[in-house]
Amino acid sequence: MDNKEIEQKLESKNVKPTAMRTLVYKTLAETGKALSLADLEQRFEKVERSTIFRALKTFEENFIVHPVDDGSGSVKYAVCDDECTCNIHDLHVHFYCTRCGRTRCMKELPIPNIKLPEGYTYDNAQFIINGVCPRCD
Amino acid sequence: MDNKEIEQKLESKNVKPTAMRTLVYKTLAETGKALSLADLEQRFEKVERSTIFRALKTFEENFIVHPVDDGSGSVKYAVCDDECTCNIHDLHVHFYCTRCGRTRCMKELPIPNIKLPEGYTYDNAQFIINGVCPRCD
DNA sequence: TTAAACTTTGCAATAGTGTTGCACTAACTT
DNA sequence: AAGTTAGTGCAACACTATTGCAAAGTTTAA
Ligand SMILES: [Mn+2]
Ligand SMILES: [Mn+2]
Ligand SMILES: [Zn+2]
Ligand SMILES: [Zn+2]
Repeated sequence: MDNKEIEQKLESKNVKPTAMRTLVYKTLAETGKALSLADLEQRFEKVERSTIFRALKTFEENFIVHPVDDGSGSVKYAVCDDECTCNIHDLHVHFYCTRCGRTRCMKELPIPNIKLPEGYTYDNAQFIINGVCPRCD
Repeated sequence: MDNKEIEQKLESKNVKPTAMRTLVYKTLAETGKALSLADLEQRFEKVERSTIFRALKTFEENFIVHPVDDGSGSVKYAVCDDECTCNIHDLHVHFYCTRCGRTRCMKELPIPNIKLPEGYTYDNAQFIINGVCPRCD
């Protein structure tokens, strides 16, 4: 995915494509995994934590990435599909490998529909499966 | 649940029932909700964070409580059922109310069985539903 | 084209959670 | 009772997340 495409992508979501944002997005898109702030920070050494943090927040607010709290202690972020609005219909299972610490979107596994007891409303959900991934097995 | 019962309960799980442990267990059992270290800390003012922390870890190792990471920023703990061994068969959905911040075990909702792609193994899972609870609605 | 207005970035500070070493005390063993 | 083991309190620390503020960059509009 080249920079032009990324810039168009960000613009289509009403986010101005600055150099930093393009870099952060590119990294997330290319690794194809969910990455934490710390993961990103160490991939490009000289960029400020807070700048990356703010890029991620901006992306999150505009449905460019979605957060994954895999229980590892830091929230990770993964790129959303084009039409994603981060609502119930876009939710999918995430897999956390307890050996390598990698977290993967299982887009092929939508979160199953659960019938809640009377009186509860359902806005959002996280379904994390912990186990060992094929690479580590 | 009186202290005698709690002491027997802890002993049956091979944990020596000290005063602090009994207090922590009692609080978790009586509130019937998942509570964080900070929640517990402020319920009894003069007990050390680290003591509660260690009580919870001991409980967790001995299947007396299970952790719930509801994405609120701090892990919460809830009492296990008697026969629980915290394996796949004991897993259930947790509900996090985004209004009041309360987290509840939905023991009546077991985590649905998911068929993972080839090569993945399944050890454990967390399924958190976010929404509004009946009390806050 | 230049000044004002607005946005983004870097840096430093801060809050909160989780965790550990160490010394002290309580409990248990012989 | 003396020795050994387990539990507690305190202080320190690591790490994640978050924010205020000033400097730098970008956009707008005169
Ligand atoms: Mn995902
Ligand atoms: Mn539970
Ligand atoms: Zn792995
Ligand atoms: Zn509520």
